[in-house]
Amino acid sequence: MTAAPKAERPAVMTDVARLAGVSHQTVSRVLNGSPRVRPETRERVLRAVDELEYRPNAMARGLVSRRSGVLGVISFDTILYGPASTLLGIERAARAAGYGVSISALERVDRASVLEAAEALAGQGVDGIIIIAPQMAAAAALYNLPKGMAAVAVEAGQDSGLPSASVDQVTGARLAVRHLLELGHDTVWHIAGPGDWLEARDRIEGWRQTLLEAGAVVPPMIGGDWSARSGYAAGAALAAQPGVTAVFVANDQMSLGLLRALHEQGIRVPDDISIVGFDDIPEAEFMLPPLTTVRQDFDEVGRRSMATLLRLLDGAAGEGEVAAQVVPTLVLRASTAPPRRG
Amino acid sequence: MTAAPKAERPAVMTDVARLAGVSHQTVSRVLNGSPRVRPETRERVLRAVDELEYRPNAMARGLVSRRSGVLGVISFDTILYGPASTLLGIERAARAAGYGVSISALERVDRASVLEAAEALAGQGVDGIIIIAPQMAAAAALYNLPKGMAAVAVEAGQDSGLPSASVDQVTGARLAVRHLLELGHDTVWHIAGPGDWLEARDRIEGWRQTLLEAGAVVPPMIGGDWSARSGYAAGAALAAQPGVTAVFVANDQMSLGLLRALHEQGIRVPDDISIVGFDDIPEAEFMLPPLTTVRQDFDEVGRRSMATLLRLLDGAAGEGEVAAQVVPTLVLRASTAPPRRG
DNA sequence: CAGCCTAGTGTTAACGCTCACATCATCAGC
DNA sequence: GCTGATGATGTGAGCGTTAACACTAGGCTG
Repeated sequence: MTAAPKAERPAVMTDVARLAGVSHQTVSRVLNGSPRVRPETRERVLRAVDELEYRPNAMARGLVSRRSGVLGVISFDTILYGPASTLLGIERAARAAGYGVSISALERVDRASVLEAAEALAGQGVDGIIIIAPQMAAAAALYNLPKGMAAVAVEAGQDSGLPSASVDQVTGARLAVRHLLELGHDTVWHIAGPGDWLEARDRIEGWRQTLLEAGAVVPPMIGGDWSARSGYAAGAALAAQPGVTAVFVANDQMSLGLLRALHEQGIRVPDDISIVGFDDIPEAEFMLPPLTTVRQDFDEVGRRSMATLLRLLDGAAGEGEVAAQVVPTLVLRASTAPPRRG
Repeated sequence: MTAAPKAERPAVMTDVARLAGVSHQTVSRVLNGSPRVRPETRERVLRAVDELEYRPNAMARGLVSRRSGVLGVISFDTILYGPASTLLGIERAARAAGYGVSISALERVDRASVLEAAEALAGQGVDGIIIIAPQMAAAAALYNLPKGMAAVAVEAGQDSGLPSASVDQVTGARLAVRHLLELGHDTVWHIAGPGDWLEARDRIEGWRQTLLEAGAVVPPMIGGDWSARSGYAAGAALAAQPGVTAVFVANDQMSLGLLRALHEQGIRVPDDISIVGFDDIPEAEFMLPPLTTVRQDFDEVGRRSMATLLRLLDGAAGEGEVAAQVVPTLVLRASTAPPRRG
């Protein structure tokens, strides 16, 4: 018979074994690539597998092997370019390593939510967890994760107690600020991200350090929340300040808002004010003017955190192991220029 | 003893049973909320669960109950605003229903990739699958899904053979075009999405229909690929055409590129040309000028597809059941105005 | 040619849970 | 006070797989 029998009940290993005329264990060996099977037998088993459209039962396999082959990812704000890219990078790396990825998107980021998500994932039977924890609150929750659960943090700072992978935000900020200083600007203003985000803090830190090292005045920092709207609001504040010639904005969305605000005020970029953003979202190249920005390799972060988690799962425990940080790069476009000397 | 014993091996149900002085079955009953347990006994069991930090083994439970409590989502381009939002909506709805979500992000969209992803998810033991299939190729693959697997398609068109949920793209396009016609424009040009995307096709369809109904000339369609870059390129083409006063762009990113191209050509928006986008990405409000666009409720789509899948899982099979389409709305901003009569 | 290794295969016992059923009080009803 | 329903619990049998070990047949060693 060529046609597969209409399966009222999905085939199990024993069915395959019977059809192939072997024991279920031999089927198992074939499926798991054991070398101890005669090629001819293997062939027969595979044919049976095919004919019955047999698919191994993940639960049964997981029950005895104690591994589900699924990893959990806890993240927040997955609509934002950064988190979405990181998530994608992780998923890719996981798939390449033969793992599935189960996600848990947080609505709010606080200790309780993070722990709840981790519990839920653990209850699903994931083998390990990657937590994208760019906020202080999320990072703080990492200490209370279910014990015995392999976990890696992304963008969680050094002191989370977990192995982690991240982008070197401080260096990124330095790149941006140094570029502006080298163009001849006396100092650089900063529109920052929300204070509870570690990335925002690090960028502030890099900005301040670079300014101080250059002996430049450190202007008051302007707060934002990553949104274009907050960048727009910051623009209004900046326009009111005399003598502003250069601004380092903590992300590209806020840069977009700032660009609009300045445009409305009749302030030209880069003629009157130079702007450097952060992230290099796909739209950055098509803003008015095209935005000079700092590019983060999210994919690489995903890949590294995955690699670290896999190492953990392989038993090579590395308490507090910190992978080398991914170094961002400056992408030069048209939003920066030397200051006009009046 | 108050402290939890240092668990060398995670506690199992029998451990809890022993500590509580009951049988493992009673523990199971408590955990599954059976009413047939004396409150006092329940209390004792819960205390034991707590003390041992017992967490039910998902595999064992799934093996016998034949349900994993995890749903799979196949998607593509999760960095784009639309897919990312849909994914988030699905995840939210799934969590609300007590399900976990396992994702599979496609690198390429073709029949083989979709099937491979579905197989992988099935192999992970998911209870059902939601496929975000806005492309023809993906939709075509839906016919060959593993049989017996509950599946729902999102944005897959009517004829995928699967129950589906989607946004009424045709109506969305009509909204945009009618708005421009009502402003007094003689006709409306269209920058379309990639031809293999169903959403792109439907928007073209809505655009053409509305034009024809109004007795307006249907200008040649301009092709794009969703990216700001392609919008920019289209802008160059448009600028070369005399008499263009209104453009309906198939998404907001392309609108951004178009905006830049027009700006560079000295063409003012909306004074010289009116533009309507599609999606209402968060940045739309902060473009130059703020973009009038069509808003899609991705969250609602996620919620509906989830609801449909849950209905399927509950056995209420609805072959080819199509949920009512989500109707998009027009968001008026500053990129449209009546044409200047010269 | 006894003894032993090895390749190839089968047998049996878990894994941790839920389901079906058995058990055993308790209490209403006559 | 005996029967039978009902509530509360325990017992045993799987679920479909992998791990551990047992077994057989042949080829090699000495």
